[in-house]
Amino acid sequence: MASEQIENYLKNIYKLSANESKVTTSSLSEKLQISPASVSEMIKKLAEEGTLTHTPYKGVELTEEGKKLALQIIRKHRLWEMFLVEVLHFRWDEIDHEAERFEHIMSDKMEEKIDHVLGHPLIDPHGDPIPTKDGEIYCSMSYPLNEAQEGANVKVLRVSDANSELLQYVSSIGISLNKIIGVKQKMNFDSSMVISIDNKDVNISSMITKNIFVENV
Amino acid sequence: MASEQIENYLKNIYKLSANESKVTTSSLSEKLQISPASVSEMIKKLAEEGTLTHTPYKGVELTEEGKKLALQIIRKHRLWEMFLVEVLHFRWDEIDHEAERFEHIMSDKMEEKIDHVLGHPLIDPHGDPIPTKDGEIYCSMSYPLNEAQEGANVKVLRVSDANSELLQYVSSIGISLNKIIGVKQKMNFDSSMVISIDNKDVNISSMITKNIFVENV
DNA sequence: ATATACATTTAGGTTAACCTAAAAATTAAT
DNA sequence: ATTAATTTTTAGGTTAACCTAAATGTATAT
Repeated sequence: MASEQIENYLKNIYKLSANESKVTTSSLSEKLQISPASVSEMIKKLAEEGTLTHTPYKGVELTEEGKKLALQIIRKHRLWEMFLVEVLHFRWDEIDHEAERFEHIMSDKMEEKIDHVLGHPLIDPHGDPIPTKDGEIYCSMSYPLNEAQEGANVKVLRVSDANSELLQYVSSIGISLNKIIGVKQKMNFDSSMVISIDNKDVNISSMITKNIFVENV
Repeated sequence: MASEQIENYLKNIYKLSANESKVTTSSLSEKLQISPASVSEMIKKLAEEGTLTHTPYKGVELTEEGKKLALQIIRKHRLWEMFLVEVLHFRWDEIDHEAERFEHIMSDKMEEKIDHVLGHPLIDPHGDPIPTKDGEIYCSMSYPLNEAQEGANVKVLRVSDANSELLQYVSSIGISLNKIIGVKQKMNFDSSMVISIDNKDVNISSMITKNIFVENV
């Protein structure tokens, strides 16, 4: 049906719109690393095909159909990531890159088999929700660590998978899903934070705390 | 490096040359279901790139480099097939089709992981040998069932994966790898054969017997 | 309100596949 | 040794992506 490239556009539009208020030609161009001119063309095509609507300078919005397609790809991506960790013992910083290619060629049958072998997981190895087959998505009540109160104890529910080096570093200091973290001190001058993990204190930058999502315990 | 299409050409040239004495533009065209004109163009390109040599009307031959690439793809294909059966519980008639796409996007790292999880298998679920990383290929001493002597007891070592309906039928009558078969009777008029499996007698056509490879027991 | 900066689109071009139709080359058969 | 049949190649065209450079359109800041 939809080409691999189209699937990529739809997926990334969906993901961008979760963070930013509007998804423009240029923000997509930036994210996909494709020239604005090419993105502009593709947006035109997708609008004609009915998977999104576009108002120039205001941004694009996925139609119901577009959203459905995007969620299907995201489901395959995250199931595959889970599989890579659970069955093939990849590290969580390696999997996004691998799944990037597999999401497009995974048949529905394989999706089912993997879902079954994994026991119908609800989240992927980074804590991102895995959409159900009919596009429903479980939404946890987490907030970014940088907003946590000094003195609070929090539990890690999700770590952004946007940067694989960050994932690697974060696990090297002992952070993983469901880990309990104590917020020792918040530094005003650079917004960094001293946290305790396994009774050791570490100072982590605000770039890191913004990408770790937690809940109170 | 090599595009997905190029990988397909190389793989199929390798496989054709195992069966037929010469691999011509037209036999490749037939096998790949691509027009002779396009195949001709591609052969020219591959010859320039140094993965094969071509003598018009005589056929193509893979160079060492081409052979190496072909064996790498075949290794990935067969490892993946094995994985689909062992881990995801696919049937042996479903896997060739699935592996067809995956062989091209499987990273070397994933190849290693899968090889490890499977315990370094030497054959795939149809009994085809899995080339080693450096292109060595284990060769069993099997012969086609249609050549077996009347009265002989033979062991199934390989079933051709060329036709998925054949694979389905063959397993429905109880044939699987390592099964012992008794050759009851050979019919001269149509070259069919009565064999006994699990103490039941079945008549199978020569099309089938030619695709089952056995050794004496 | 206008200029400047920024965002977007258009125009024209590339590439790797593929295709059909026609031409050319080879093999095979009388 | 021709001719017929077959195989292969060439010529010219398509498509879905992509690109750069240039043109157009919108927003913002004075």
